[in-house]
Amino acid sequence: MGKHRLADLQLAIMQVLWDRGEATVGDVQKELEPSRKLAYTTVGTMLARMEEDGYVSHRTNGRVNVYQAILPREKVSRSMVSDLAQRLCAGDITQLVCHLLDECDVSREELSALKKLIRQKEQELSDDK
Amino acid sequence: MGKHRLADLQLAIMQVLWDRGEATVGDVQKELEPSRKLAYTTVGTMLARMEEDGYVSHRTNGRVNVYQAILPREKVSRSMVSDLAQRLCAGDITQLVCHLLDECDVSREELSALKKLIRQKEQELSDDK
DNA sequence: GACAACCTCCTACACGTGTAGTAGAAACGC
DNA sequence: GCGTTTCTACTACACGTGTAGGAGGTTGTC
Repeated sequence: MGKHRLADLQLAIMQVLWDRGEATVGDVQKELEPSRKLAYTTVGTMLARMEEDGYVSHRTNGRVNVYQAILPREKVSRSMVSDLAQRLCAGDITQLVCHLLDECDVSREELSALKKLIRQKEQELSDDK
Repeated sequence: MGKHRLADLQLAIMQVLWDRGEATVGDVQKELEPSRKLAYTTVGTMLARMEEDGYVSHRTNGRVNVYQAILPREKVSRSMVSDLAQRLCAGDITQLVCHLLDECDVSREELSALKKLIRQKEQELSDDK
């Protein structure tokens, strides 16, 4: 259970990589453009740092660096969610979901999906033990 | 919907204040002791900064400062959870809960509680509309 | 072949955070 | 009354993050 606590921009960049599989600096910059106006070099700097930290790797295609995520999305998501649960309500998941449901307004469909999810989990519990 | 993104230590300190209502620097330090060994002054510095930022306020009791949270716990919790939901899975709550259930191992009781919560939400949806 | 476009790499800098030392005042112990 | 403790306030510093500029190389265009 490594703690993968990615910073804001880092996470945003990872999202792009996860979505695309691979991406160049330009790709990332363009994809982030709508929400954040960043200089080309800013994205480049970030990717370089993230490579140092072992979050991404790159291969060279001609003179262009093509980056790829190393950390799996699932791992990061899970780790960040459970980390927040810890810090926010001492791991009390019920409370966390409660906040979630209160803050974002959930649709009826999402509620159904959630119910299904819980039923699944209950099933798993029965099977394991 | 102000963004209240508290840093790690700040959040930990807020927890103490929320739990106790009021606390001195010493109180906070002692309470944090088990998990983090911090110098007395470290906690003091943090509280001072948090006061500047408007997260907490203090009254003076003799020569001792007694601090109190200004931000309400609920507001911060909700804002941080929904913030993460945004950044992590574009607000897809179902997915977030999914990660949560996968990572932390939930008990049967928690699952029941969750189901109840969802039923409640469904009720609310019916009422409002 | 010269100029513009484009890319990487290195450097820089401000700001927040975590961490704590020191100075100076107040209070306590005897 | 004087040393010891105990607070607060101020200062300091390293590290991560967000942000970007400049140098220098490659490529594509006319």
